[in-house]
Amino acid sequence: MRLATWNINSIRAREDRALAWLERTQTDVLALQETKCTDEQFPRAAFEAAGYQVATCGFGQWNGVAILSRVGLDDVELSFPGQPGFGEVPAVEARAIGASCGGVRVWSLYVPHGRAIDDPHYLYKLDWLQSLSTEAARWLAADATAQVALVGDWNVAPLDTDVWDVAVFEGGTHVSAPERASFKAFADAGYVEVTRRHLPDERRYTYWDYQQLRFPKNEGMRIDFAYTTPALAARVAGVTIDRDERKGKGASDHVPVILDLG
DNA sequence: ATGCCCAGAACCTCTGGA
Repeated sequence: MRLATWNINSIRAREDRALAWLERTQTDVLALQETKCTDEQFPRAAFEAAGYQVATCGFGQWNGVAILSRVGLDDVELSFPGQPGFGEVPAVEARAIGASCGGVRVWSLYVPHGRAIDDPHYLYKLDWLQSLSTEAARWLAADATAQVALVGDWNVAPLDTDVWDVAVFEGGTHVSAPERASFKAFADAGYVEVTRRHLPDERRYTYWDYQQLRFPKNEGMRIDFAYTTPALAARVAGVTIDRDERKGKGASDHVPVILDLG
């Protein structure tokens, strides 16, 4: 089974690109982030015509996550239990969707950006990650053989080498110690980040800013990851970061990350 | 060429992204 995650940066702007990519890569399950549309606006018919079941979670123009599957799509959850909200009257955002696809519990995750260290969104980001790792630990404690994949845009660069120039990010989000600790908590809970296990090389990025020739100069960030339970990690035969998908007009600023499961 | 921000909403300039 081929399982992939992709921050698409608007599914409506990239519908054709996504359909062509699914056809080319023969991906069975695709977790999407930043669909940037409501459930009603999601172009679901086109993906259904291509043979995929579609589950979406979109509340407006911001965020938005979805799962496409041609190997079954059951027991959809539109947030994880205990998912924090943002605001004075906390509102849960469209940042997590879970579904069972081909025997795997897939979570498509769009971790809050954080904006700046002194911004309320930063504490929200830490709370969000800590709540998710606590919940994920429970899933594994309840079933040591669980097949769970937590995939998406984590908005954390765990290593200094995960950004093209760490000096540029000094004092900002994505590289701070609390963010990195919140990311590592998933490993402490027993999950395995399988993309780095299979692709340990430096300068192997998943995101490049649209500005300042970042992609041609390979000045990017590695912020899209896949934490899996040990039972699922053992099935991962290979990982691909589809760098070519960043090329050309109309690309997302993130590329797909593919897991091939045996 | 891998090429010098993009998307959405609103209404032209703003917010958010990272």
